[in-house]
Amino acid sequence: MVNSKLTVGIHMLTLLAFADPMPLPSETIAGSVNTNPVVVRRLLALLRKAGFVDSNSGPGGGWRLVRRPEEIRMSDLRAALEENREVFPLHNAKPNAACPVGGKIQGVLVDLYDDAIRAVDRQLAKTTVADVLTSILTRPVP
Amino acid sequence: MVNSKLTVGIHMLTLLAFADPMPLPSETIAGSVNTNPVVVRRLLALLRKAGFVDSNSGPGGGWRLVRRPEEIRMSDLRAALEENREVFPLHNAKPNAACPVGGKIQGVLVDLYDDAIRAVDRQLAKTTVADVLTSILTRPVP
DNA sequence: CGTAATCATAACTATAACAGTTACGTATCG
DNA sequence: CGATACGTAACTGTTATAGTTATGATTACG
Repeated sequence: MVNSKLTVGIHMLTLLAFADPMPLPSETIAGSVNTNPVVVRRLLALLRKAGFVDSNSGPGGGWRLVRRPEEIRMSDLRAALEENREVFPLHNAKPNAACPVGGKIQGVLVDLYDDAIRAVDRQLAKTTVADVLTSILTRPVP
Repeated sequence: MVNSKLTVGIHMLTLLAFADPMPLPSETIAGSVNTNPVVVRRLLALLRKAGFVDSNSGPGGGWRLVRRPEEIRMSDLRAALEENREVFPLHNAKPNAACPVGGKIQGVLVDLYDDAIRAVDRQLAKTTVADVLTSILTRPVP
């Protein structure tokens, strides 16, 4: 059980695109994802901060997309949901600066990891929420 | 403090390449990484299983590379160290199969994530332990 | 042989991120 | 007003990783 945020984020936005323009309450979304409404609200709050969704209180309220599904790329979601978490974390404790390797390794790793993350995001940017929804709607029942 | 395995793995193998052909005890490696010798041995045991290093007991023993640094790619290390861990995990609980989205999303995500991981590995495969060591040795002191 | 260096590994504790849950307050519709 | 829904704090549960301690097995070498 670790870090299914991207999975749940994609799931939720795909569901909202499917329901669009009807708003969905977090209870309904949680029913599809199979989790707790509070978890849904927490994650959607991050996606609202990133400008993908909005919410309304009261009867008939709930969550809806505020950007077109074709404009929401998977790389955007990754960035919005990972927040402060590093994809490839460095050392927990600063390595030994007196060691020829320990003293410089982090600088090298930062460059290496930057390139790797750019590669992921280039790939993820090729798919949008609209693409995911289309895949689902055209996919044969298994 | 989460999953610095790849960082530590790269650090250790670079150090072994630097010291090559002299074997280094886990105590020494731990001193450079700034962690505990047992942590070092645990990770190096994974890399031994993957065929990158070997170890010897007794005085003058320790760890050494058994493959040329030019032949050890960062993507190999990622694969050897992540083991069973998923880079992009799916849902914790199976999503609602009765929902049009919930019933098919995982199939779509598996494809999406496969492509993303391949993209990371393609990028990481461009760098070897030898490259990292060269970067360190030629890098100006900060 | 004995001793010191070194690995192998089990067992335990500690930490942090994430997930799940409960609870209560606020907003809004009708 | 009452029902529906969000907002969020606070707490608990779970897991992966990291760190630590301890014990046993190897091995080099005098």
